[in-house]
Amino acid sequence: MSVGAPPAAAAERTPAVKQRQPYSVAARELLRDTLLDAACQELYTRRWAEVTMADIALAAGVSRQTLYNEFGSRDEFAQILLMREAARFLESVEDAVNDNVHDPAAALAAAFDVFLTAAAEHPLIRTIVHGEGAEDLLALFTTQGKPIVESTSERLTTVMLANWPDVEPAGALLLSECLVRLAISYAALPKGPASMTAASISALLGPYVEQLLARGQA
Amino acid sequence: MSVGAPPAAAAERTPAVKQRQPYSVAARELLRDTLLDAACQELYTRRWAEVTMADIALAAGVSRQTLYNEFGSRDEFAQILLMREAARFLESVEDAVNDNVHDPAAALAAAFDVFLTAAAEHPLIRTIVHGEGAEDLLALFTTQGKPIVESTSERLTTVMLANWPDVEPAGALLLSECLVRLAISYAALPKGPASMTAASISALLGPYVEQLLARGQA
DNA sequence: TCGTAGATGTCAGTTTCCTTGACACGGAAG
DNA sequence: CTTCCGTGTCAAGGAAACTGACATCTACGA
Repeated sequence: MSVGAPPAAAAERTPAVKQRQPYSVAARELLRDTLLDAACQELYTRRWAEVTMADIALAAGVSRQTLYNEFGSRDEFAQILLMREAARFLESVEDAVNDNVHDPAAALAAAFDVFLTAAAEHPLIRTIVHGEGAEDLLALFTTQGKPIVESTSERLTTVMLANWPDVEPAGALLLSECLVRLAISYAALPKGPASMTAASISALLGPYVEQLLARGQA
Repeated sequence: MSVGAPPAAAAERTPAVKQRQPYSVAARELLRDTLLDAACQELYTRRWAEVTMADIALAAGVSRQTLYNEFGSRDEFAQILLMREAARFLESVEDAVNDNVHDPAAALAAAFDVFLTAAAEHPLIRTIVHGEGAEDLLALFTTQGKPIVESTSERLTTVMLANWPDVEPAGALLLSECLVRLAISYAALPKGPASMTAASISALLGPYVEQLLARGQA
Protein backbone atom coordinates (compact mmCIF):
# COMPACT_ATOMS: atom_id res chain seq x y z
CA MET A 1 0.00 0.00 0.00
CA SER A 2 1.72 3.06 1.26
CA VAL A 3 5.32 2.88 0.24
CA GLY A 4 7.59 3.70 3.12
CA ALA A 5 7.22 7.45 3.15
CA PRO A 6 10.70 8.93 3.24
CA PRO A 7 9.84 12.20 4.99
CA ALA A 8 7.13 10.59 7.15
CA ALA A 9 5.15 13.79 6.75
CA ALA A 10 3.09 12.75 3.76
CA ALA A 11 1.33 10.03 5.70
CA GLU A 12 -0.46 12.43 8.00
CA ARG A 13 -1.92 14.53 5.20
CA THR A 14 -4.06 11.66 3.95
CA PRO A 15 -6.19 10.46 6.83
CA ALA A 16 -8.53 8.63 4.50
CA VAL A 17 -7.49 5.39 2.93
CA LYS A 18 -7.60 6.40 -0.69
CA GLN A 19 -6.88 10.04 -1.16
CA ARG A 20 -4.28 10.44 -3.80
CA GLN A 21 -5.44 10.36 -7.37
CA PRO A 22 -5.74 14.04 -8.20
CA TYR A 23 -4.68 13.57 -11.79
CA SER A 24 -6.63 10.47 -12.71
CA VAL A 25 -9.77 12.01 -11.32
CA ALA A 26 -9.13 15.24 -13.16
CA ALA A 27 -8.44 13.35 -16.36
CA ARG A 28 -11.71 11.45 -16.13
CA GLU A 29 -13.56 14.67 -15.48
CA LEU A 30 -11.80 16.28 -18.39
CA LEU A 31 -12.85 13.42 -20.62
CA ARG A 32 -16.49 13.67 -19.64
CA ASP A 33 -16.49 17.44 -19.92
CA THR A 34 -14.87 17.29 -23.32
CA LEU A 35 -17.56 14.91 -24.53
CA LEU A 36 -20.36 16.97 -23.04
CA ASP A 37 -18.91 20.19 -24.42
CA ALA A 38 -18.55 18.65 -27.83
CA ALA A 39 -22.20 17.65 -27.83
CA CYS A 40 -23.21 21.11 -26.71
CA GLN A 41 -21.15 22.59 -29.50
CA GLU A 42 -22.76 20.38 -32.09
CA LEU A 43 -26.16 21.60 -30.99
CA TYR A 44 -25.33 25.08 -32.23
CA THR A 45 -25.57 23.90 -35.81
CA ARG A 46 -27.64 20.71 -35.77
CA ARG A 47 -30.65 19.45 -33.94
CA TRP A 48 -30.31 16.73 -31.37
CA ALA A 49 -31.79 14.05 -33.57
CA GLU A 50 -29.25 14.86 -36.24
CA VAL A 51 -26.26 14.60 -33.95
CA THR A 52 -24.92 11.06 -33.90
CA MET A 53 -22.82 9.50 -31.20
CA ALA A 54 -20.03 9.24 -33.75
CA ASP A 55 -20.19 13.00 -34.32
CA ILE A 56 -19.83 13.69 -30.63
CA ALA A 57 -16.92 11.31 -30.23
CA LEU A 58 -15.20 12.76 -33.27
CA ALA A 59 -15.68 16.32 -32.09
CA ALA A 60 -14.20 15.37 -28.74
CA GLY A 61 -11.27 13.65 -30.38
CA VAL A 62 -12.11 10.31 -28.87
CA SER A 63 -13.32 6.97 -30.14
CA ARG A 64 -16.96 6.08 -30.18
CA GLN A 65 -16.32 3.18 -27.88
CA THR A 66 -14.91 5.48 -25.24
CA LEU A 67 -18.07 7.48 -25.35
CA TYR A 68 -20.12 4.37 -24.70
CA ASN A 69 -17.79 3.26 -21.94
CA GLU A 70 -18.11 6.56 -20.18
CA PHE A 71 -21.86 7.08 -20.63
CA GLY A 72 -23.82 3.92 -21.20
CA SER A 73 -26.19 4.90 -23.99
CA ARG A 74 -27.44 7.82 -25.99
CA ASP A 75 -30.29 8.43 -23.58
CA GLU A 76 -28.07 8.30 -20.54
CA PHE A 77 -25.74 10.72 -22.23
CA ALA A 78 -28.60 13.12 -22.92
CA GLN A 79 -29.78 12.80 -19.37
CA ILE A 80 -26.38 13.65 -17.96
CA LEU A 81 -25.91 16.48 -20.41
CA LEU A 82 -29.15 18.01 -19.25
CA MET A 83 -28.19 17.55 -15.63
CA ARG A 84 -24.90 19.29 -16.15
CA GLU A 85 -26.44 22.21 -17.99
CA ALA A 86 -29.03 22.52 -15.28
CA ALA A 87 -26.26 22.69 -12.72
CA ARG A 88 -24.59 25.39 -14.76
CA PHE A 89 -27.78 27.38 -14.88
CA LEU A 90 -28.04 27.04 -11.15
CA GLU A 91 -24.57 28.49 -10.77
CA SER A 92 -25.51 31.71 -12.50
CA VAL A 93 -28.74 31.77 -10.55
CA GLU A 94 -26.75 31.35 -7.38
CA ASP A 95 -24.63 34.37 -8.27
CA ALA A 96 -27.75 36.42 -8.85
CA VAL A 97 -29.10 35.40 -5.46
CA ASN A 98 -25.86 36.23 -3.70
CA ASP A 99 -25.99 39.74 -5.14
CA ASN A 100 -29.41 40.34 -3.62
CA VAL A 101 -29.27 38.79 -0.20
CA HIS A 102 -30.68 41.96 1.35
CA ASP A 103 -33.87 41.88 -0.72
CA PRO A 104 -35.37 38.40 -1.17
CA ALA A 105 -38.00 39.57 -3.64
CA ALA A 106 -35.36 41.23 -5.79
CA ALA A 107 -33.24 38.10 -5.54
CA LEU A 108 -36.15 36.07 -6.83
CA ALA A 109 -36.68 38.38 -9.78
CA ALA A 110 -32.98 38.65 -10.57
CA ALA A 111 -32.51 34.89 -10.42
CA PHE A 112 -35.42 34.24 -12.71
CA ASP A 113 -34.31 36.96 -15.08
CA VAL A 114 -30.81 35.56 -15.30
CA PHE A 115 -32.13 32.08 -15.84
CA LEU A 116 -34.59 32.95 -18.57
CA THR A 117 -32.14 35.14 -20.42
CA ALA A 118 -29.48 32.45 -20.39
CA ALA A 119 -32.00 29.79 -21.33
CA ALA A 120 -33.14 31.76 -24.36
CA GLU A 121 -29.60 31.68 -25.74
CA HIS A 122 -28.59 28.18 -24.77
CA PRO A 123 -28.34 25.83 -27.75
CA LEU A 124 -29.73 22.94 -25.80
CA ILE A 125 -32.86 24.84 -24.85
CA ARG A 126 -33.20 26.23 -28.34
CA THR A 127 -33.23 22.82 -29.93
CA ILE A 128 -35.85 21.65 -27.51
CA VAL A 129 -38.09 24.65 -28.06
CA HIS A 130 -37.64 25.40 -31.74
CA GLY A 131 -36.31 22.17 -33.16
CA GLU A 132 -38.52 19.35 -34.32
CA GLY A 133 -36.07 16.54 -33.75
CA ALA A 134 -35.82 16.75 -29.99
CA GLU A 135 -38.80 14.83 -28.71
CA ASP A 136 -36.70 12.58 -26.56
CA LEU A 137 -34.90 15.54 -25.02
CA LEU A 138 -38.20 17.19 -24.25
CA ALA A 139 -39.32 14.02 -22.54
CA LEU A 140 -36.28 14.17 -20.29
CA PHE A 141 -37.46 17.57 -19.20
CA THR A 142 -41.02 16.59 -18.49
CA THR A 143 -42.09 12.96 -18.42
CA GLN A 144 -38.72 11.62 -17.33
CA GLY A 145 -37.71 14.84 -15.67
CA LYS A 146 -37.79 13.51 -12.14
CA PRO A 147 -34.02 13.43 -11.58
CA ILE A 148 -33.44 16.90 -12.91
CA VAL A 149 -36.29 18.44 -10.95
CA GLU A 150 -35.33 16.74 -7.74
CA SER A 151 -31.62 17.41 -7.81
CA THR A 152 -32.01 20.99 -8.93
CA SER A 153 -34.65 21.66 -6.30
CA GLU A 154 -32.45 20.26 -3.61
CA ARG A 155 -29.51 22.34 -4.64
CA LEU A 156 -31.63 25.46 -4.85
CA THR A 157 -32.90 24.74 -1.37
CA THR A 158 -29.35 24.52 -0.15
CA VAL A 159 -28.60 27.88 -1.72
CA MET A 160 -31.61 29.42 -0.04
CA LEU A 161 -30.82 28.06 3.39
CA ALA A 162 -27.25 29.23 3.05
CA ASN A 163 -28.37 32.77 2.41
CA TRP A 164 -31.33 32.90 4.79
CA PRO A 165 -30.62 30.42 7.57
CA ASP A 166 -33.76 31.22 9.53
CA VAL A 167 -36.13 29.89 6.90
CA GLU A 168 -37.58 26.52 7.71
CA PRO A 169 -36.30 23.81 5.33
CA ALA A 170 -39.68 22.44 4.37
CA GLY A 171 -40.88 25.80 3.13
CA ALA A 172 -37.69 26.40 1.22
CA LEU A 173 -37.93 23.02 -0.47
CA LEU A 174 -41.52 23.66 -1.46
CA LEU A 175 -40.60 27.03 -2.89
CA SER A 176 -37.59 25.57 -4.68
CA GLU A 177 -39.52 22.86 -6.42
CA CYS A 178 -42.17 25.33 -7.45
CA LEU A 179 -39.52 27.65 -8.88
CA VAL A 180 -37.71 24.88 -10.70
CA ARG A 181 -40.89 23.66 -12.33
CA LEU A 182 -41.86 27.18 -13.31
CA ALA A 183 -38.40 27.79 -14.67
CA ILE A 184 -38.56 24.68 -16.83
CA SER A 185 -42.00 25.61 -18.00
CA TYR A 186 -41.06 29.13 -19.02
CA ALA A 187 -37.83 27.94 -20.57
CA ALA A 188 -39.75 25.49 -22.73
CA LEU A 189 -42.54 27.92 -23.52
CA PRO A 190 -41.38 31.54 -23.18
CA LYS A 191 -43.96 34.25 -22.73
CA GLY A 192 -42.88 37.80 -23.41
CA PRO A 193 -39.49 39.19 -22.45
CA ALA A 194 -37.52 37.53 -19.68
CA SER A 195 -37.67 40.51 -17.35
CA MET A 196 -41.45 40.65 -17.60
CA THR A 197 -41.82 37.04 -16.62
CA ALA A 198 -39.31 37.44 -13.82
CA ALA A 199 -41.27 40.37 -12.43
CA SER A 200 -44.47 38.38 -12.59
CA ILE A 201 -42.97 35.48 -10.71
CA SER A 202 -41.57 37.83 -8.14
CA ALA A 203 -44.97 39.43 -7.63
CA LEU A 204 -46.65 36.03 -7.41
CA LEU A 205 -44.32 34.41 -4.95
CA GLY A 206 -43.05 37.48 -3.13
CA PRO A 207 -45.66 37.34 -0.40
CA TYR A 208 -44.89 33.71 0.34
CA VAL A 209 -41.21 34.52 0.56
CA GLU A 210 -41.85 37.39 2.94
CA GLN A 211 -43.98 35.14 5.09
CA LEU A 212 -41.28 32.47 5.13
CA LEU A 213 -38.69 34.98 6.26
CA ALA A 214 -40.95 36.61 8.85
CA ARG A 215 -41.89 33.29 10.38
CA GLY A 216 -38.25 32.23 10.45
CA GLN A 217 -37.08 35.35 12.22
CA ALA A 218 -39.96 35.42 14.70
CA MET B 1 -4.15 29.34 -21.62
CA SER B 2 -3.38 30.99 -24.89
CA VAL B 3 -5.84 29.07 -26.97
CA GLY B 4 -8.00 30.95 -29.36
CA ALA B 5 -9.74 28.42 -31.56
CA PRO B 6 -10.12 25.01 -29.96
CA PRO B 7 -10.14 22.79 -33.03
CA ALA B 8 -7.80 24.68 -35.34
CA ALA B 9 -4.80 25.20 -33.10
CA ALA B 10 -3.23 21.77 -33.26
CA ALA B 11 -3.86 21.30 -36.94
CA GLU B 12 -1.26 23.71 -38.24
CA ARG B 13 1.71 22.23 -36.47
CA THR B 14 1.37 18.75 -37.94
CA PRO B 15 0.25 19.24 -41.50
CA ALA B 16 -2.29 16.86 -42.93
CA VAL B 17 -1.19 13.76 -41.05
CA LYS B 18 -3.24 13.75 -37.89
CA GLN B 19 -5.76 16.41 -37.14
CA ARG B 20 -8.22 15.55 -34.43
CA GLN B 21 -7.13 14.82 -30.89
CA PRO B 22 -8.60 17.55 -28.74
CA TYR B 23 -8.91 15.32 -25.71
CA SER B 24 -5.55 13.63 -25.77
CA VAL B 25 -3.86 16.98 -26.14
CA ALA B 26 -5.87 18.40 -23.29
CA ALA B 27 -5.10 15.37 -21.15
CA ARG B 28 -1.38 15.73 -21.71
CA GLU B 29 -1.59 19.41 -20.85
CA LEU B 30 -3.58 18.56 -17.77
CA LEU B 31 -0.95 16.05 -16.69
CA ARG B 32 1.89 18.53 -17.07
CA ASP B 33 -0.03 21.29 -15.37
CA THR B 34 -0.96 19.02 -12.51
CA LEU B 35 2.68 18.11 -11.98
CA LEU B 36 3.82 21.72 -12.22
CA ASP B 37 1.07 22.89 -9.90
CA ALA B 38 1.94 20.19 -7.40
CA ALA B 39 5.54 21.32 -7.34
CA CYS B 40 4.48 24.92 -6.92
CA GLN B 41 2.26 23.90 -4.04
CA GLU B 42 5.05 22.03 -2.32
CA LEU B 43 7.19 25.16 -2.46
CA TYR B 44 4.81 26.90 -0.10
CA THR B 45 6.00 24.73 2.77
CA ARG B 46 9.40 23.35 1.75
CA ARG B 47 12.41 24.69 -0.06
CA TRP B 48 13.25 23.43 -3.50
CA ALA B 49 16.15 21.30 -2.33
CA GLU B 50 13.84 19.56 0.12
CA VAL B 51 11.20 18.73 -2.43
CA THR B 52 11.92 15.38 -4.01
CA MET B 53 10.67 14.12 -7.33
CA ALA B 54 8.72 11.49 -5.41
CA ASP B 55 6.96 14.22 -3.43
CA ILE B 56 5.89 15.98 -6.60
CA ALA B 57 4.64 12.81 -8.22
CA LEU B 58 2.75 11.85 -5.08
CA ALA B 59 1.16 15.27 -4.74
CA ALA B 60 0.06 15.10 -8.35
CA GLY B 61 -1.35 11.62 -7.86
CA VAL B 62 0.94 10.11 -10.44
CA SER B 63 3.83 7.70 -10.41
CA ARG B 64 7.38 8.91 -10.25
CA GLN B 65 8.13 7.24 -13.56
CA THR B 66 5.43 9.26 -15.28
CA LEU B 67 7.08 12.42 -14.02
CA TYR B 68 10.36 11.35 -15.54
CA ASN B 69 8.70 10.37 -18.79
CA GLU B 70 7.05 13.74 -19.10
CA PHE B 71 9.98 15.89 -18.03
CA GLY B 72 13.36 14.29 -18.50
CA SER B 73 15.15 15.17 -15.29
CA ARG B 74 14.89 17.25 -12.19
CA ASP B 75 16.74 20.13 -13.81
CA GLU B 76 14.59 20.08 -16.91
CA PHE B 77 11.54 20.06 -14.72
CA ALA B 78 12.79 23.09 -12.81
CA GLN B 79 13.58 24.85 -16.05
CA ILE B 80 10.10 24.28 -17.43
CA LEU B 81 8.49 25.23 -14.15
CA LEU B 82 10.33 28.53 -14.23
CA MET B 83 9.35 29.10 -17.83
CA ARG B 84 5.72 28.53 -17.06
CA GLU B 85 5.71 30.83 -14.07
CA ALA B 86 7.46 33.46 -16.13
CA ALA B 87 4.73 33.16 -18.73
CA ARG B 88 2.14 33.56 -15.99
CA PHE B 89 3.83 36.67 -14.73
CA LEU B 90 3.80 38.01 -18.24
CA GLU B 91 0.06 37.49 -18.42
CA SER B 92 -0.60 39.75 -15.46
CA VAL B 93 1.90 42.23 -16.84
CA GLU B 94 0.05 42.13 -20.13
CA ASP B 95 -3.18 43.00 -18.39
CA ALA B 96 -1.52 45.95 -16.69
CA VAL B 97 -0.25 47.19 -20.02
CA ASN B 98 -3.63 46.86 -21.68
CA ASP B 99 -5.16 49.03 -18.98
CA ASN B 100 -2.73 51.85 -19.74
CA VAL B 101 -2.46 51.94 -23.50
CA HIS B 102 -3.05 55.69 -23.52
CA ASP B 103 -0.07 56.47 -21.29
CA PRO B 104 3.04 54.39 -22.05
CA ALA B 105 4.96 55.64 -19.05
CA ALA B 106 2.12 54.74 -16.73
CA ALA B 107 1.89 51.35 -18.42
CA LEU B 108 5.55 50.78 -17.72
CA ALA B 109 5.17 51.66 -14.06
CA ALA B 110 1.96 49.67 -13.65
CA ALA B 111 3.47 46.61 -15.30
CA PHE B 112 6.54 46.70 -13.14
CA ASP B 113 4.48 47.28 -10.05
CA VAL B 114 2.23 44.34 -10.79
CA PHE B 115 5.19 42.15 -11.52
CA LEU B 116 7.15 43.00 -8.40
CA THR B 117 4.16 42.69 -6.13
CA ALA B 118 3.28 39.28 -7.52
CA ALA B 119 6.89 38.17 -7.41
CA ALA B 120 7.19 39.07 -3.74
CA GLU B 121 4.37 36.66 -2.94
CA HIS B 122 5.20 33.85 -5.30
CA PRO B 123 6.54 30.76 -3.52
CA LEU B 124 9.01 30.02 -6.25
CA ILE B 125 10.56 33.46 -6.04
CA ARG B 126 10.53 33.35 -2.28
CA THR B 127 12.50 30.12 -2.13
CA ILE B 128 15.07 31.54 -4.49
CA VAL B 129 15.46 34.76 -2.57
CA HIS B 130 15.08 33.66 1.04
CA GLY B 131 15.79 29.96 0.92
CA GLU B 132 19.25 28.52 1.16
CA GLY B 133 18.54 25.33 -0.73
CA ALA B 134 17.83 26.81 -4.12
CA GLU B 135 21.20 27.38 -5.69
CA ASP B 136 20.33 25.41 -8.79
CA LEU B 137 17.11 27.36 -9.25
CA LEU B 138 18.99 30.61 -8.94
CA ALA B 139 21.38 29.44 -11.62
CA LEU B 140 18.47 28.86 -13.95
CA PHE B 141 17.60 32.50 -13.50
CA THR B 142 21.04 33.86 -14.11
CA THR B 143 23.81 31.68 -15.48
CA GLN B 144 21.53 29.34 -17.40
CA GLY B 145 18.79 31.92 -17.77
CA LYS B 146 19.15 32.34 -21.50
CA PRO B 147 15.92 30.55 -22.49
CA ILE B 148 13.81 32.38 -19.97
CA VAL B 149 15.20 35.80 -20.83
CA GLU B 150 14.89 35.25 -24.54
CA SER B 151 11.42 33.82 -24.64
CA THR B 152 10.03 36.32 -22.17
CA SER B 153 11.62 39.23 -24.00
CA GLU B 154 10.17 38.08 -27.27
CA ARG B 155 6.72 37.75 -25.85
CA LEU B 156 6.94 41.12 -24.18
CA THR B 157 7.99 42.61 -27.50
CA THR B 158 4.94 41.09 -29.11
CA VAL B 159 2.77 42.65 -26.44
CA MET B 160 4.32 46.05 -27.03
CA LEU B 161 3.97 45.93 -30.78
CA ALA B 162 0.37 44.86 -30.44
CA ASN B 163 -0.42 47.89 -28.32
CA TRP B 164 1.75 50.45 -30.10
CA PRO B 165 2.08 49.29 -33.70
CA ASP B 166 4.13 52.30 -34.83
CA VAL B 167 7.12 51.45 -32.67
CA GLU B 168 10.00 49.93 -34.58
CA PRO B 169 10.57 46.27 -33.60
CA ALA B 170 14.27 46.58 -32.88
CA GLY B 171 13.70 49.29 -30.29
CA ALA B 172 10.90 47.35 -28.69
CA LEU B 173 13.03 44.23 -28.44
CA LEU B 174 15.86 46.19 -26.87
CA LEU B 175 13.51 47.73 -24.34
CA SER B 176 11.91 44.36 -23.63
CA GLU B 177 15.14 42.59 -22.87
CA CYS B 178 16.25 45.45 -20.66
CA LEU B 179 12.97 45.28 -18.76
CA VAL B 180 13.06 41.54 -18.37
CA ARG B 181 16.58 41.59 -17.01
CA LEU B 182 15.72 44.40 -14.62
CA ALA B 183 12.60 42.55 -13.54
CA ILE B 184 14.58 39.42 -12.76
CA SER B 185 17.17 41.43 -10.93
CA TYR B 186 14.68 43.23 -8.75
CA ALA B 187 12.73 40.06 -8.15
CA ALA B 188 15.86 38.34 -6.93
CA LEU B 189 17.06 41.31 -4.93
CA PRO B 190 14.19 43.63 -3.98
CA LYS B 191 14.94 47.19 -3.03
CA GLY B 192 12.29 49.07 -1.12
CA PRO B 193 8.57 48.75 -1.84
CA ALA B 194 7.42 47.56 -5.24
CA SER B 195 5.77 50.83 -6.21
CA MET B 196 8.93 52.79 -5.49
CA THR B 197 10.99 50.59 -7.74
CA ALA B 198 8.34 50.71 -10.43
CA ALA B 199 8.35 54.51 -10.35
CA SER B 200 12.12 54.56 -10.61
CA ILE B 201 12.10 52.31 -13.64
CA SER B 202 9.42 54.40 -15.21
CA ALA B 203 11.45 57.56 -14.68
CA LEU B 204 14.58 55.92 -16.01
CA LEU B 205 13.15 54.45 -19.18
CA GLY B 206 10.29 56.86 -19.74
CA PRO B 207 12.27 59.17 -22.00
CA TYR B 208 13.40 56.30 -24.18
CA VAL B 209 9.82 55.12 -24.49
CA GLU B 210 8.62 58.58 -25.47
CA GLN B 211 11.32 58.77 -28.07
CA LEU B 212 10.39 55.39 -29.46
CA LEU B 213 6.78 56.41 -29.81
CA ALA B 214 7.55 59.86 -31.24
CA ARG B 215 9.87 58.42 -33.84
CA GLY B 216 7.35 55.76 -34.74
CA GLN B 217 4.52 58.20 -35.26
CA ALA B 218 6.64 60.73 -37.19
C1' DT C 1 37.44 6.06 7.06
C1' DC C 2 33.73 3.28 5.92
C1' DG C 3 28.94 2.13 5.75
C1' DT C 4 24.31 3.45 5.59
C1' DA C 5 20.36 6.13 3.99
C1' DG C 6 18.07 8.78 0.72
C1' DA C 7 17.54 10.74 -3.91
C1' DT C 8 18.12 10.57 -8.91
C1' DG C 9 17.66 8.23 -13.16
C1' DT C 10 16.58 3.90 -15.67
C1' DC C 11 14.55 -0.60 -16.86
C1' DA C 12 11.27 -4.49 -17.56
C1' DG C 13 6.74 -6.45 -16.50
C1' DT C 14 2.01 -5.57 -15.65
C1' DT C 15 -2.27 -3.14 -15.77
C1' DT C 16 -5.49 0.08 -17.35
C1' DC C 17 -7.70 2.73 -20.68
C1' DC C 18 -8.40 4.17 -25.39
C1' DT C 19 -8.52 2.67 -30.30
C1' DT C 20 -9.63 -0.16 -34.06
C1' DG C 21 -12.34 -3.12 -36.78
C1' DA C 22 -15.95 -6.04 -36.81
C1' DC C 23 -20.70 -7.58 -36.03
C1' DA C 24 -25.91 -7.98 -34.76
C1' DC C 25 -30.02 -5.39 -34.38
C1' DG C 26 -33.66 -2.10 -35.71
C1' DG C 27 -35.71 1.68 -38.10
C1' DA C 28 -36.09 4.73 -42.34
C1' DA C 29 -35.70 5.54 -47.21
C1' DG C 30 -35.05 3.67 -51.81
C1' DC D 1 -38.01 -6.07 -49.64
C1' DT D 2 -33.61 -4.46 -49.65
C1' DT D 3 -30.20 -1.13 -48.46
C1' DC D 4 -28.34 2.23 -45.60
C1' DC D 5 -27.37 4.24 -41.35
C1' DG D 6 -27.14 4.70 -36.47
C1' DT D 7 -27.07 2.26 -32.04
C1' DG D 8 -24.97 -0.89 -28.96
C1' DT D 9 -21.46 -4.60 -28.08
C1' DC D 10 -17.32 -7.38 -28.52
C1' DA D 11 -12.33 -8.91 -28.96
C1' DA D 12 -7.79 -7.75 -30.28
C1' DG D 13 -4.15 -4.22 -30.38
C1' DG D 14 -1.56 -0.38 -28.62
C1' DA D 15 -0.20 3.69 -25.91
C1' DA D 16 0.49 5.43 -21.45
C1' DA D 17 0.78 4.88 -16.57
C1' DC D 18 1.86 1.84 -12.49
C1' DT D 19 4.90 -1.16 -9.95
C1' DG D 20 9.11 -2.97 -8.19
C1' DA D 21 13.64 -3.31 -8.71
C1' DC D 22 18.24 -1.70 -9.67
C1' DA D 23 22.74 1.16 -10.30
C1' DT D 24 24.74 5.43 -9.05
C1' DC D 25 25.87 9.38 -6.39
C1' DT D 26 25.90 12.33 -2.34
C1' DA D 27 25.40 13.40 2.46
C1' DC D 28 25.38 12.00 7.05
C1' DG D 29 27.03 9.53 11.13
C1' DA D 30 29.66 5.91 13.63
